[in-house]
Amino acid sequence: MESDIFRALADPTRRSVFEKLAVGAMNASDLRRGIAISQPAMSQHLAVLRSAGLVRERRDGRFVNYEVDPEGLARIGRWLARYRAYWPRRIDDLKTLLKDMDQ
Amino acid sequence: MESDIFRALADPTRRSVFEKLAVGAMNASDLRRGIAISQPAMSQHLAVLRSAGLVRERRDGRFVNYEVDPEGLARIGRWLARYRAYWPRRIDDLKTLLKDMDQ
DNA sequence: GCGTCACATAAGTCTGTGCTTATCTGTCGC
DNA sequence: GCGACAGATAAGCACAGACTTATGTGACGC
Repeated sequence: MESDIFRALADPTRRSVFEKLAVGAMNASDLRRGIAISQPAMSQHLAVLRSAGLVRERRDGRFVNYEVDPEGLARIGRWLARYRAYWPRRIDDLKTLLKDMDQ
Repeated sequence: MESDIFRALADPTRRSVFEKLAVGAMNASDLRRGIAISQPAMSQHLAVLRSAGLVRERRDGRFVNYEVDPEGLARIGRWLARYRAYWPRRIDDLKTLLKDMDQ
């Protein structure tokens, strides 16, 4: 089910974390910089993103580097592709995206 | 914010309602057929989907026909397009990625 | 070994949300 | 008008989830 993915993305804090990770891999402490959020809260958010398949971790000593997991985005893309009949055709970005998903 | 869209899709009942509407427009009573759900619950789900921009209504006498709103899907598409860099271009690439994750 | 750092987990609290039953609004056939 | 129907709204309840503080786990420098 896609519940876990959509539920993970429903939280604005988690979306902003994901956005940061899309720029480049980071550890949990770096992700907290600039946001007023406790360490356990961040850890819990990352756990939700990870179990949704949107993010994956790469251990590095006592640090844990997080990065975007393309499979999570692919799952959303596959879900979206089911409703391609309703896509507005004039938006070029979406057309390109569709072409990628076809392959 | 995309919170309302993702939150709306996080519920499996609402996703199945949306899926039904993707096949064709229906009124609330038709949507209830085959699902064990009360009339107010369905009405509330439709309100959530509508305020998220995923569905729109077309009044027809005492019936209300619901249909997929393409703008909702477009919003998801635009969000997804921001992370195009992480999209696996081909299924083969996706397979390799998955294998890499296994180490 | 020992203290410190990076992060995860536990337990409790508070808010949000999905359900229920009951009731209201508006439209139809007669 | 009146009863029946389609649907929305109200109020209450139970559970999920996002946060907190406190503690646990494992890796590092000395």
